[in-house]
Amino acid sequence: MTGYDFKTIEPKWQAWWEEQGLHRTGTDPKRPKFYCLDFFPYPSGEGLSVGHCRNYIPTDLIARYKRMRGYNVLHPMGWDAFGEPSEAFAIKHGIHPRLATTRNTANYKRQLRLIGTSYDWSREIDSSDPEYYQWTQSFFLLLYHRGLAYRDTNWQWWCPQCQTTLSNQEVGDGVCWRGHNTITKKLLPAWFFRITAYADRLISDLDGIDWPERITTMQRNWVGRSEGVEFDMEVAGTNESIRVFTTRVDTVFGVSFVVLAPEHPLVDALTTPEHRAAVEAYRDAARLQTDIERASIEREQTGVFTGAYAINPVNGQRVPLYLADYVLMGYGTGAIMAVPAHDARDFGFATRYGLPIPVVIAPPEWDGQPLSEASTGDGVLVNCGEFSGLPSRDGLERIADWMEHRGIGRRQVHYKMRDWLISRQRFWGAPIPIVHCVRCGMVPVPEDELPVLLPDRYQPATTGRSPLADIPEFVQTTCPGCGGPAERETDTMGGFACSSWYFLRFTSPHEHARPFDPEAVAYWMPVDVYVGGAEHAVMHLLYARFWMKVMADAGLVPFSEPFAKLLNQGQLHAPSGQRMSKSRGNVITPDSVVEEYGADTLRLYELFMAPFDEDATWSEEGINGTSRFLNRVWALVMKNLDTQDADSPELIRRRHLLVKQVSEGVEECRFNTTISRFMEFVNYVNAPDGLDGVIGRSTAETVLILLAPFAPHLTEELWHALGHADSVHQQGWPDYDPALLVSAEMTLVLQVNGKVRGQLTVAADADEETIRRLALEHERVRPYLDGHGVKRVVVVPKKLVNIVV
RNA sequence: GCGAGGGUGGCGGAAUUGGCAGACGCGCUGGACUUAGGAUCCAGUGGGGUGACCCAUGGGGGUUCGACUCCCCCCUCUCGCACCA
Repeated sequence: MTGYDFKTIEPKWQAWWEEQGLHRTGTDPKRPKFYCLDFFPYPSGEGLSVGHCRNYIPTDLIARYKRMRGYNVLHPMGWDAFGEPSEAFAIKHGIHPRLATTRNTANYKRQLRLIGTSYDWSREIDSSDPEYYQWTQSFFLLLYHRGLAYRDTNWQWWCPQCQTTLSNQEVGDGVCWRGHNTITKKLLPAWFFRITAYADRLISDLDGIDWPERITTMQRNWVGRSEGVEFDMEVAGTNESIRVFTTRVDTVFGVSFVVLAPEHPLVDALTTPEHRAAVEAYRDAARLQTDIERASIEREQTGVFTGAYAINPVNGQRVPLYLADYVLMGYGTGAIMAVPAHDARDFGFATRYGLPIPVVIAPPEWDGQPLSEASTGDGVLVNCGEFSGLPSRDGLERIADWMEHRGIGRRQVHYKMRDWLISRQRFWGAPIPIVHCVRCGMVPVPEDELPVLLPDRYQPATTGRSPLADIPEFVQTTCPGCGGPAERETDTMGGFACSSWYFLRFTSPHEHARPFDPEAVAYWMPVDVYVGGAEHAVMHLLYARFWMKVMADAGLVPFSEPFAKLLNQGQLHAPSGQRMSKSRGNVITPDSVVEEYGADTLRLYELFMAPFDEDATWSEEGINGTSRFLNRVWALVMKNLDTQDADSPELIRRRHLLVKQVSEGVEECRFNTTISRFMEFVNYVNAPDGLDGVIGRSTAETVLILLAPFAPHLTEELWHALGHADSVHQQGWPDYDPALLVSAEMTLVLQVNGKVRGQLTVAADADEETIRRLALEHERVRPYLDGHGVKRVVVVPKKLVNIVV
């Protein structure tokens, strides 16, 4: 393998940059700031794959580019170091999770350096460091004191493989967010953050940020705001009533039964003795079902009659009360009014159990016959008393007004989103700073007693409770309120708490007495470009936004949206097309690629293989192209170390064009086509019947400066080979002269009836009449005109001439 | 089912406001240099005829002098969400 000696030059310049402190960042109010951030990585034991690099290479390129553009750039890196895999590893090997974490972060850092990233390592942070999690605990208290953290006993999703509880948001399709599919439910006390209190702002503030539409759409859907009417239905013969929520109050006259979720708290009280056995059997069966089964839309609706009847308050009608698992306790009020004529699920249920299906919204062209399926669209109200005859949209508002006026019901908003379950029954997380006192109850740990430190001793859990519960020296404490004996909360916080504020810590990572320096936060925040995978579209990005709004409300930060611009890189698949994973044995590491091709080739290939935001597949052969290109750049510059400046006007024009293309390409994250532009330029220069690889010094320097953010080591070596003692990365970004981009001639395409027949080269300033004349006289065009009258000649400036005959 | 984004050579992918389809790269073919080549360089490379012509951007219509691009219908792939009342 011939070519430049990347094995020598890459480590050499990495060490030099470090020594020079080239990437250190300080606050500098005189310069415009630019905060370029990666998603907070969890340092797994497997280390980085080339797939992860698809995140870190583009952000590094952007950071380097912005520095050369004169920005004061903050480009930090740190570790989301708490988490289940480190704890699992610790259990397996009987060591403290700290050891696994330290080893893993060191490996990540080594790999990130290996690929030539320009992080300011003086700002490195670690969420499992007490210096850090002290403040995570402090923000827990902030939420607690603002009424946004609370403890509740509830049925929790439980993943036996992770040995931990999961929030609703971490459970999808009956599968936990790490992919385990054996989750069940457990009744446990747990801590929650009241993110639902910010539901509306989490939706409305999306309008002010520059994020991919698919992500904002997912967040809107996740919050799932829906407006409707809530009202109570009395249960006949009892003092109880059932509260229901509907978004279609226009159909309220069509209620033919009422359905409770199996978990509804009033089930026991309402069920009549003769139905009790059936109801309990149904309820037990529903609980045992997995979410997948219960959520399947293919399935028929099932249910069981309670023996009780509810009264429809709008017309006094008595309707039967059922239990059915298609109604969820977690949404709305856990009870619905069922209108089979106008809801597909209610229709299925009514059909199965022989319940009436009265039509109250006449669909357009309805013939008065019974419906064969639910009619869920608009129509005209019928059989609705005084409201009959109204269009359903109007009817909805009028009935809602009427119910509010009469005190029957009221307008209400519900959200799909649930509060954020923060408790984990795990060791390796930030302890929740609460003390349980027999006398005082739950008492928050005072700020000045933080951090609540994790014990140095680690032992695996024996009970399914947090391992901390088995460590007496951790548990036993005194009550901050009364000084009496008390026990510490043993739940720790899930990792999403740590990642909800880390970007603030980077602005001033060495503060001891406070989480961050407010001036540094004011200077650096918000993050200007935030890059990471789309898989965090909902959880992390929603939680972090929530925390910033809370902090903004508390006056701690002067903004409420932390990430001004968000970008999602595409996934990188293994050559087989599958996802890269250790279990498939198809992981390609940056280590092996750097060993064979060097870091600059790896960087360039990852940028070149596909558009930044689209999925791509690693190709063992494809990388040869970028490797060859860099070798050509090397040879080109080395060949011209002593060439005098004698660039032709055309070369100068192309150089200016390259500056324009690269500048715009980087600004718009079109890295793959930008690299093509470099290749075209080098091909032009190397053409054997053209310049044959001879360029002047200023051209060589310009190319190196432009290429520096892409291939930082190679360009630095060549920059020094040209005799410079400073760094290529400290050069200013070149400008281009738009006047020089224009060439003296232009080539137009000649078409006859829209088909290409020839080309015409004319002076760039030729007028339309001249062009028209030359086109009609053109030897390749004339044969097509013979015997036909020219109907029309379309002249498009600088593009083409189309002759219609 | 709903929402979003895609379908262009053997492959990855290019094509400002509609204006030479296939830039750039991989691979492949032939050649040069070589003891050797998985190195490097040169030439070629959508398909068909193999003349100067025709056909081609998932399929079918439409608008236009001109459509990968705009409009309508259909097929298909990927990713989200999904008994949400």
